[in-house]
Amino acid sequence: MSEEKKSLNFLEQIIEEDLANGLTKDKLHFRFPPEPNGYLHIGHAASICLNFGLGIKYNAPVNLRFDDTNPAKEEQEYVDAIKKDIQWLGFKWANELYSSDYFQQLYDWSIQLINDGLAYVDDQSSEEMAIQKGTPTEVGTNSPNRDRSIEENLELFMKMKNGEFQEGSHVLRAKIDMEHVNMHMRDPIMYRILKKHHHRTGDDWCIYPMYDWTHGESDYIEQISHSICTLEFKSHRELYDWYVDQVYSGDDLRPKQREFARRNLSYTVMSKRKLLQLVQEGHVKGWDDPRMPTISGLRRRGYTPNSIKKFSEIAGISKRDNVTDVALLEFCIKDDLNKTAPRVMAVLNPVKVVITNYPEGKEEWLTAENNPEDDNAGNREVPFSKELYIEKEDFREEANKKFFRLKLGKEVRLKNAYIIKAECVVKDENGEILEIHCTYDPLSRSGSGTEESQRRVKGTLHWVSIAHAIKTEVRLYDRLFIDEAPDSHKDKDFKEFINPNSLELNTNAFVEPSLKEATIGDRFQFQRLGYFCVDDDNTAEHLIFNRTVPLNDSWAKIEKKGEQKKPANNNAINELLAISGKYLKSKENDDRLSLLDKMSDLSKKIEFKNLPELLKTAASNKEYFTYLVVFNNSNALEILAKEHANLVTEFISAALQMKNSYVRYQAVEFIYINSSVKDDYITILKDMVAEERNSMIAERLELILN
RNA sequence: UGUCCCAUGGUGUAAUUGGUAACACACCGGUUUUUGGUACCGACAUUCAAGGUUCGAGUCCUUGUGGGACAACCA
Repeated sequence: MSEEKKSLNFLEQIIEEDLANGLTKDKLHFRFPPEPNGYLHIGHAASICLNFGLGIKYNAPVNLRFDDTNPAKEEQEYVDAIKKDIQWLGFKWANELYSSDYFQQLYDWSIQLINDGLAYVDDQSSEEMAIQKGTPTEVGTNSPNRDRSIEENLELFMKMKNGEFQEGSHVLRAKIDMEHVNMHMRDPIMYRILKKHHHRTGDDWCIYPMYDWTHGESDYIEQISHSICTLEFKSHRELYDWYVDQVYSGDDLRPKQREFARRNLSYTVMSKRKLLQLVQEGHVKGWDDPRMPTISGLRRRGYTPNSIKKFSEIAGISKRDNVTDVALLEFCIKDDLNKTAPRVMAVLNPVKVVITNYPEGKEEWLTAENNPEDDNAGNREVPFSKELYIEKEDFREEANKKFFRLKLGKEVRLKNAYIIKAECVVKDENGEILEIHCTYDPLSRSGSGTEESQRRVKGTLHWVSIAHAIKTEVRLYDRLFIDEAPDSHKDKDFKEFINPNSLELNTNAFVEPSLKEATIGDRFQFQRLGYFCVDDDNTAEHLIFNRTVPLNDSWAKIEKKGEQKKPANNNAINELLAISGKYLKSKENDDRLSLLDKMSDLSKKIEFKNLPELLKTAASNKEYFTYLVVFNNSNALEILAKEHANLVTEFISAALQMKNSYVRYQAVEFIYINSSVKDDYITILKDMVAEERNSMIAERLELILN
């Protein structure tokens, strides 16, 4: 029994420290505080697994608290969906609570703050207040209403509450410090007037508390020991503390807020606003579209709760920006399903096989293993007959010896059945194959134990008996975006990167008859193809499967390699990207020079056919830098400029405006080398001259412009 | 131009708090296989830079560089 010591993440370390410093274990109390204005996604899963995981680890309660202070955006539909998702993940909350439960208490405390001279009513326009607020680099100025008398504030606030004012006309503000370096401390708004129906409090209130005023106080009311949120709230912490301090009694638990980095996934977007946009504009069919990174989307796609929890665990938490490779998520679901999903046979792109020496009208029920990874999974019977479907891709009239599948004159094994040999094909007038005529070896039946059945045949194919097969619909999903980080491009809309082929509808697939009784949510491995689950749209008459994830496919890799007879291109690009990564990190001049030399050599070896695509999706400094170096050291431009002039101009313009000075330098260098294009960028260049602080770049700019 | 946060292989995280830089994914190669799946074995590859403290620095200090957050009557 070796108990492995698992390292603590930084939040667990903070908790351990607090425990060591006298906080008792029974005081630990966590919460998950979603705003019911959208569906939960895989990023929220990180927070859910973190908070509920902490609850399990320390045997501490975890509250589910809906942060429902903005009736304009929040709806009961979302509350229900969120609860369903958390339950589905397998977590149990201690209490189901709502920030709106505390509206009265919050109101009472506001009165107290007014009485203490720490809050005032302001009736300026939001524009006026925004101006007075200053900027991150300039201090703000006091509101003319800042010094109203307590009595007047009380009276105005009462009128706000009683609905005597228009929406937007008055707010209650905390009186803190308009010159504070932290903008959140510059007399933040505590209450605004919103004459909206609230999903829980109805029309009881027409003033609603703001997030900051609500969150810390709610944590305090619930005696939350550790209030864990994402990094963008870091600068709110000072205000959180200030608010809590105004009401803290001094002898009970005072909550603390700590922040961690939100989790991003490659090839998708994670902001609720953007996900909502995808739904509303019809790019996907709904919040639970299997292509969405929402919990409900992943559930419909066939992901298991365990796979999502495992993913959260492996991905870990930290305080740095991150983009986790979606391949890790896919690994987690494949790993889970490999152990649990029953294997079945399904043919997605059927071609007919006729076994010429198999008796007409005969059928046999052959034994098939349900799951070789699970000893308790048992067996089932699958029907075999003279006419079968196999995958089109599994047959070639002729092929080299790397192709282990069916080809004319060669043998292959049908999984759980016989060894067959392809004899001839029947084609239509267009040369399309209609039937493959095969013979079978009657003594080779799988599991029969005969010498023939144990013959080593390189390939094994899946199949279905035409007479017994069930026609089904299969939905094949690919990533929703073609770019690794679709929303990281400053000047481009993330929707430009939507993958037009993210859904492939197949209505002509066939599955073995054991699947007749499959019901919504059931998961299977279609052997040699991937993991599939029964979609919500499924009916008894019309079977519908979603592909959760394909199996690893080393044959696809071999084929791909064969295609790239000249591998120079991709390899060179990848190598270039790697080198420029080092270049950007290195600050040693000699290193940089030698790296640049290497890049210059490599640039000459590149083929340019992929370059337009790469330019379009360039996001990082590394990518920009690489392609610029390629331009500056090869004849790529000449070739690209003919067909992709706009693309190049757009790319260079963006590069000129990048923050990274190495990127800017290469972009300027580009214009210096190709001086004829100077005029295309003249406005940008002039702007740069005024602001450029890097002397190397400034020098070059001067050379170009004079 | 201000304040704060962050920086470890291609990606995501570790490093018992100053003591041999490790794990997983991805990629590449191989073994096994009635799934070109799984399993197993192997290879590749990492501390942003400079200076300082120290017998010893990924870890502490200083400076620089790069990335991010902050100016909603959103959360």
